[in-house]
Amino acid sequence: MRTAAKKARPRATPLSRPRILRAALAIADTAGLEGLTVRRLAQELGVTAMAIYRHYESKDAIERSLVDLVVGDYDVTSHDDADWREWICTTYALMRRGLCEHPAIIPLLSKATYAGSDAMAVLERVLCRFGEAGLAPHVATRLFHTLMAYTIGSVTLRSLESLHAGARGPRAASQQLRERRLEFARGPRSRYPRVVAAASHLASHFEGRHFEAGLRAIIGGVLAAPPVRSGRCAAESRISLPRSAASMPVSAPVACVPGRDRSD
Amino acid sequence: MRTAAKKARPRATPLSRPRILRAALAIADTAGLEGLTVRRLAQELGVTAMAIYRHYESKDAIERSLVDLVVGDYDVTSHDDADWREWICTTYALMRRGLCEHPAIIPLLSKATYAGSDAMAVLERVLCRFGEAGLAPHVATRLFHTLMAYTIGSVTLRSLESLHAGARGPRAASQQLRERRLEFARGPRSRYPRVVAAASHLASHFEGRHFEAGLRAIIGGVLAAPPVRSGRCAAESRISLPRSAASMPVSAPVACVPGRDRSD
DNA sequence: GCATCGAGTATACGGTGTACACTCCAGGCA
DNA sequence: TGCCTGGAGTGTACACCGTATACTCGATGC
Repeated sequence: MRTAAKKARPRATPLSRPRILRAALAIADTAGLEGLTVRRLAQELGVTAMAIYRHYESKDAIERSLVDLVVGDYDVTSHDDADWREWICTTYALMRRGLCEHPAIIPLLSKATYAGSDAMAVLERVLCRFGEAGLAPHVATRLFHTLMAYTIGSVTLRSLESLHAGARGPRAASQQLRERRLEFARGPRSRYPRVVAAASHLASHFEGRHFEAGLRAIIGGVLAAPPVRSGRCAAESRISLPRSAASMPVSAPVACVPGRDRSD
Repeated sequence: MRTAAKKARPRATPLSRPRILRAALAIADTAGLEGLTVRRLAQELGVTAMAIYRHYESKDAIERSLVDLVVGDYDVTSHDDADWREWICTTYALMRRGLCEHPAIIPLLSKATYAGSDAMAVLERVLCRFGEAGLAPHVATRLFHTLMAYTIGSVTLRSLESLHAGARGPRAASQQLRERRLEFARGPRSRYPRVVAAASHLASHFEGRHFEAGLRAIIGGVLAAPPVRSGRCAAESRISLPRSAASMPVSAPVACVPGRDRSD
């Protein structure tokens, strides 16, 4: 069986960017981002590692395209005529859904490198829509930023939801990780009962419509908010903060994860 | 000079978790997360790579502690008597500041593994404060989630702000990356003028007080929002989405980053 | 029939996290 | 004072990573 990929090049299904990308996404979905390896990707495609570099200049380029694939590629033009708030909610809900289905690519969002044309096109359409709705540019920018941040942060936080005791799902959850979660969540000895309760509640009740409700709340809040006063910056100027991080030396011993259990 | 660290163990400044952590943060700040290497960390500390494993069981454990250090360690008890909204704003502003000062650790936030005790303590205090303010538990959870998501997303999005043409700063911005940014932003040939304008505006005008204004807008919006109706999930159910990602095959060729410029 | 070209291969290199066995040195105790 | 012990730090080794370089084919144009 499997006459493919040894010496004779069978050319059955030639390599291509979409094929590589699809395989890469599948690997990232099942094995996480650190499981996504050029060699493994090649193996999955029945090909040598270097063959991939015929189509992508680097692994980084593949990851960039992954972001684009997940964040950028869906069709929201089909209800352009809906109320603009609904359109916005739908767009962000789709973005959230894509990220929730492929959580492995979330860490990539924070890299400036990863702004592909597809993702950009979606953002451009959102801003365009704000303009059509008559929002002043600076209000549109503010709303854009707030909704975008909420969406990205919301999917980032899903890792927190899995904190609660009943967290399940084989999504790269090693036994060790599961034990750490349980240590936080289990029973009355948890030092963070409210966090655990909130995580549990979010995990079991936070679905699409809660996210959309959050979007609507933010839209309402931002549109109702007074313009930002220049001048004093309330919070940051009020407290003289003794940050222990950064450039100043760490004075107190840093409390670390629960304890060194290295048996040897 | 430098009699240290060859054969004779000078024991001048013995290794310790805080010392390792501080060095690791410094490396991450200057060289990015991918520049943070056990070997480089050891070198910076004048020590062998394996010496570090006496104090941390793995590199992952170090990264976890880094998150804790940046996100968890600041003192907000000094104004516990302030209005609760102000307290909340200050707390989140400090969190944001820490993350902005050490953007390298942002990708770590989306890993479920990385919930250390210090970070947890801060979250617990926030939820506690919500309770004291008389918020119903489900409202508190919702507000907590929204503010948290906004904060994390806001720092994640800072990479987008650097999109605009004038982006500077040597923060691991390679020449290649800078060129890619310029390609997006420069002049009228940009295909995404609104995104570039918004990024530019955010980069030059979005400071602490705008972030805090966003926090206040969100608090207002969430508190004023109607309870989430169960039943129909508006956006997601309204559209039959032809996602090209995920399990279905990629039909159309995926538009990728601007062009294959592999000269050979 | 032959040159060309491009997709895929083979090999190699430097760098990564970390397992394992070791070498010291400080301290307790005779 | 001298020995013993345990832990901090070293040295070496391994499997794996991304990718540069040089190659080998098979299809294609003349």
